[in-house]
Amino acid sequence: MGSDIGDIVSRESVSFSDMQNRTVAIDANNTLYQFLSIIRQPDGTPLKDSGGRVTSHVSGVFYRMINLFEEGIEPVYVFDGKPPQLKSKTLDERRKIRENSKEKWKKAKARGDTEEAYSQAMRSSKLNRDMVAESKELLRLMGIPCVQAPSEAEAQAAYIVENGDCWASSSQDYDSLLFGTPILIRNLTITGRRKIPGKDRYKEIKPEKIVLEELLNKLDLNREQLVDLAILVGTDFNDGIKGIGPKTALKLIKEHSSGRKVLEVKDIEIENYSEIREIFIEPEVTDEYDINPSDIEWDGVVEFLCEERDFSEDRVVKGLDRLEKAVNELRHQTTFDSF
DNA sequence: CACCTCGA
DNA sequence: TCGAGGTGG
Repeated sequence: MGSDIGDIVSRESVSFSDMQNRTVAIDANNTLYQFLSIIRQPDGTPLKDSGGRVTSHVSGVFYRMINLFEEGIEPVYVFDGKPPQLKSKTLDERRKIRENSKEKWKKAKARGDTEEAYSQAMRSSKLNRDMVAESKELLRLMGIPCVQAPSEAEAQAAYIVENGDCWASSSQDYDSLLFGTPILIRNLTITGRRKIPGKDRYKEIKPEKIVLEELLNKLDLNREQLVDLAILVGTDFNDGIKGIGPKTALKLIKEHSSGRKVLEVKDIEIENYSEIREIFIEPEVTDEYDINPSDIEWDGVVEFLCEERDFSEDRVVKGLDRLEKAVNELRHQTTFDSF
């Protein structure tokens, strides 16, 4: 997923108080996919309503949004548009992996290997159109603004942050930095624990912040050079060069000052090099976005979750109580501050 | 993922 | 009171 430059990106952990009263542009498809793959039964079966429709993503959106509001964070969801043509190979590969994992999941489940079943089920998850539409509907009912990107959501989110309309963008991938987001937040989760697959241990997951300018200063690169570096290592739009990881790529870029020069000296060719660079440096984005929250349709949320998706009314009402309190406090503070 | 329960 | 483990849909 995305480009593999994590090794050279210095992260600092960020507390929720640092994010209070701030707007965050969330990479919607990335987040929904995360929910879909993680919110499962121990054997890998996703949550489903009585009609057999998967509801893991819906559950994830509902609870995560309440928690963010309670932390004083205003979310904006940014959805992917049409993927660039150059991504089709990556998307094809992902589809093959999913199909393969689906088989492995069935087999593991059949022989009672729960651990393996869960991990294969995660890999086999596919976010489909209906799931995206359902999530948008719930977000709309919860008053959360949704932005439709013309192409890559991370590019649009970066643009929104650059324009000063959001404080930071949030995604698990580092690509947002290549698209130029001034601030990237990773692991925007509350319960900071994730099971290590195959082991009986848990890993602490904490939100982390990456400031693009600080990163570039530290690496002593400009943004174009960072993009060049990522392309050498590999992105969603090209395979990396064998034997070149982020550290070697960093050294090479510094030595030769540009990716093109590195390719020239090393006599390597990367197909569609200019086009890939352009995707990151001049991404396709739109100015037609609205990040203003709308009124929460309380009854609509209950109807959507309880009547249509079999959520327990108890839980939903409890959640909405928390949401109401959190939103009142957040909006009250905002009004207070503006005087 | 986040919530809830139950046992130490 | 806390945290591991089960459940939600």
